[in-house]
This record gives sequence, C-alpha cells and structure tokens, in this order.
Amino acid sequence: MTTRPKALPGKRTNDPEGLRKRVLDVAEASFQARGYHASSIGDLMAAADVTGGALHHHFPTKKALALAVVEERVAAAVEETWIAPVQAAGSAREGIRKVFDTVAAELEQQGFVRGCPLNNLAHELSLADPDFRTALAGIFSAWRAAIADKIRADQQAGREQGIDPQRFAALAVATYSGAMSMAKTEQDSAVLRDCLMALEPGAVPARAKRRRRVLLRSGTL
Amino acid sequence: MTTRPKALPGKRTNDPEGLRKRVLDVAEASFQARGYHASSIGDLMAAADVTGGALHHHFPTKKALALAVVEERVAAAVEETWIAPVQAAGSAREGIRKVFDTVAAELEQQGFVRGCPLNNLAHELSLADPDFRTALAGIFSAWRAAIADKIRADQQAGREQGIDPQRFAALAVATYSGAMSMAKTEQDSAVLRDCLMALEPGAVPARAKRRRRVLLRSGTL
DNA sequence: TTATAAACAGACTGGTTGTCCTGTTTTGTC
DNA sequence: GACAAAACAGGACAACCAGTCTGTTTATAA
Repeated sequence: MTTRPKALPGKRTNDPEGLRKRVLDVAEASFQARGYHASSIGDLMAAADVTGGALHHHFPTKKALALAVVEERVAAAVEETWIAPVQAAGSAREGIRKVFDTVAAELEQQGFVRGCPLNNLAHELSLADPDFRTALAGIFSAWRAAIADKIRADQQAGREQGIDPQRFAALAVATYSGAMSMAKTEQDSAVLRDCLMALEPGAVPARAKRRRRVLLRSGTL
Repeated sequence: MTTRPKALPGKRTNDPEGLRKRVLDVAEASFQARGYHASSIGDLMAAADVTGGALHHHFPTKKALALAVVEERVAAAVEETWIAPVQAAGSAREGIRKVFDTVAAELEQQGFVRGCPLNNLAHELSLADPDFRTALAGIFSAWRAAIADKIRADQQAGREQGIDPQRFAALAVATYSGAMSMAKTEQDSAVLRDCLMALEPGAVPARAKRRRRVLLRSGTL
C-alpha cells in the first residue's frame, strides 16, 4: 500500500499513475473488508488522500472504479495465488494442496479471515449489474481452465486417468470458494484444511480430535 | 408471498403477525436478490405495503430486521433444502446427490440463479457485524453437523468406513456453496452438476461433451 | 364503559451518498 | 514562450438513507 509523501504547501506534482494506483489499493482493500455498497467514495478519497476531482478524473463513477478493481486487482489475485502456483507445481493435485496449505498458513498467521476477493465481490455484484457479472464470470472461468489444463497435462503424463478435467477443476474451485466462505464466517481457517484432506484420494479418518483454532479479530478493517 | 387484501378506506384491521410475515417475506427476497446494503427500508416498506411506523414497531432497526431474516428465514431455508432431505435419505451420499439434483433442476426450471441465501448474506455481513457473523456461523455449523451425523449413521451401518465425518461434511457444504457461487456468477447451473459428479467416488471422465445451458434472466428481481 | 397497551400512520430530520461543475495548476508539444 | 490537454482542487447539490417523533386507531381486559 503506497502512501503519499506528505503534501508540502504551495507546490504540486502530477502523478497520474501513482494516484490511480493509490486509489485502486484503497478500493481493493475496502471492497474486500467492507464490500462495495458499504464502501463510500468519500471514505476512499480520505483513505487514499485524494480529492473528489482527482478521483473523478480517473474513475468517473463508482462502478467504473469497482470494475477496474475486478479486472486489474481481483483477476491478478487469483492469478497470483492460484493459477501460477498450480501451473508451477509438479501436478494439479500437488498444486491444489500447496495453495490450500499456503492460504491456510497465511490466515493462521494474520489471525483474521477476510475471505476470497473474487467470491466476496461475486456475491455482492453478480446480480447487481451485467458488466460486473461478466467480468467476475471470466475470472472464475480462467481459474477453472488453468486447473483443468493442468489435469490434462497430468493425464498426458499417464497420471489421473480416472477423472474428468473440467469436473475436477470445478470441484477444486468450488471447494476452495465454499471453504473460504465458511472460514470467513466462522473466522476459523480449520475448515480449509478439513476440505483439503477430504478432497485427497483415499482420505482416512482423523485419529485424534482435530484442533480448533478460533482466530481473534486483529487486522485493520 | 402474502399480499394485503386491498386497503378499503375508513376501516383498519390490526394483524401484527401477518404484517410481520409480509415484511420478512419482502426483506428475505430483497436481501437475496439485491443484498442487505442495496436494499433500502423505503423500498421494503413500499414492497410490503407497510408504513414506517408499522415497520419500526416490529423491527426497530434495519439490523434487527436482517437478523430476523437470518434466524427465521435463512436458517429455515437451509433446514428445508438440505438438513431435512439428508436426514430423510437412505444415506448421506444419497441425500447429497438428491439435494444437488433437486436444486439444479429448480434452477434450470426457473431459468435464473439467485444463489444460496446463506452464502449471499454471509459474504456481505460476516465482517460487518459480530451479531450477524455469529448467527450465520451457527447455520453453517448446524448444516455441517447434520451431514456429519448422517455419515456417522452410515458408518454404524457398516458403510463409508474410509472417511472422516466432519471432513466430509465440510467438503460437501463447501462444494455446494462454491458451486452455487459460480452458478450465480455465471448464471448457469451446469457447474452444480459438474461438482456433484466430481464428488462421487470413482468418478469417470465424461464421454461426450457436456451440454452448456446458459440461463436467461427472467425471474423477478 | 373505561383504562391501558399494542398496533399502526405518516411527516420529519440530520446525516450521508454519488456525482457534477467550475476553476486552477501542471505537463507536454510546437 | 505559447498553447492545449491532461491532472487535479474543492465546493455544491439533489437524492436518498435510516431512524425518530407525535399522534391516531384498534384490541384487550377489568
């Protein structure tokens, strides 16, 4: 999160890209934490230290701003946390396991579950506006396609013969999305690990009582 | 959805339960379709044909109204569409299959995906207020518990020996939640069926190209 | 009937919202 | 330097929001 280097009086320096980035940073964070409708552009202006005129110059409407967040930030977040790791992994299953583990570890470390950016906005905006819906649907589609492609690559290497790539990809994305939904609501990342283990082939019942780590609110809202 | 029997002038009949029900009907539908923040109580008043004084008498704040919707309606919806069918089914897996099929069929028939009421509100309200979060988390918990109990019953009957009840329940709920999330965003129920089939043990790749039924907007918003 | 509370009506308010508009400053180009 | 366009400042505004308030009507119970 970039912050402005203290405005000394008298002089001004135009920095359109920097300002745009600052607004997107703030909007992304606020949409994630509070949601679209609960985030007022007044709050965003204050948080980004930006005037109304400047904001309006870069994003004429709130919808335009949200659309930019979806297309530039949410898509990138899915790419970074899911698509790239899966592609880089030795196999699809390995990639999925890695992502679940990484995310669960992150949540446990920061002690607060903000939820999946894509799902958060998808629920609030999919029915609100067709432009939102289309943009969000495209991200879901790319997400599943990346996993399905990886499964197909596994299959060409002789593995994962028994499964359907598209269906498995849908299952993986759905499981993660739903698990994050519960983790957010319960403020407990344990369900993520539960889902991952249940997803593994030949899952064995847990011997000992599993630990419950109820997280405490801390991170900035 | 109950509607008022045309207000003839001069006379008035107090019907507190009926009025309360009408408000909850309208609020439930609007929260589902537009979300909490996008639903103004003014709109709700108009839709329920209720005055401000009457609404305030039954629900002093918007939060109180939403809490009532969650506790009385959303919980009942999960009970009706998930918990009861699973308990009534011959086995947990059979119940899950049945629910997925039923819901998918309903969506295809009505041609529009409004999403899961619980998840819709959970995403928007979990971080907004601890009371909301607690109420919503309780519903998720009961949902998973019902499935886990059914699995345990199966295991006592000698079936499903290889799996962990709690983890499997988490997987089932997460898969459904995530699938509905995608179905809503894509306005296509196909992903629900994909997830169900991928969830089945020993899932076999689909032989033919699966059909895609992109739904058209129709239902009342 | 009379008292009492519950149920409802409807106007009102203080604050917020997103957007617009006019003007000023900076920046790039010739 | 002259000029035009982009970048920014900041006030104004109408619409809307949730909630409050006072008053009236209906039901209940004695």
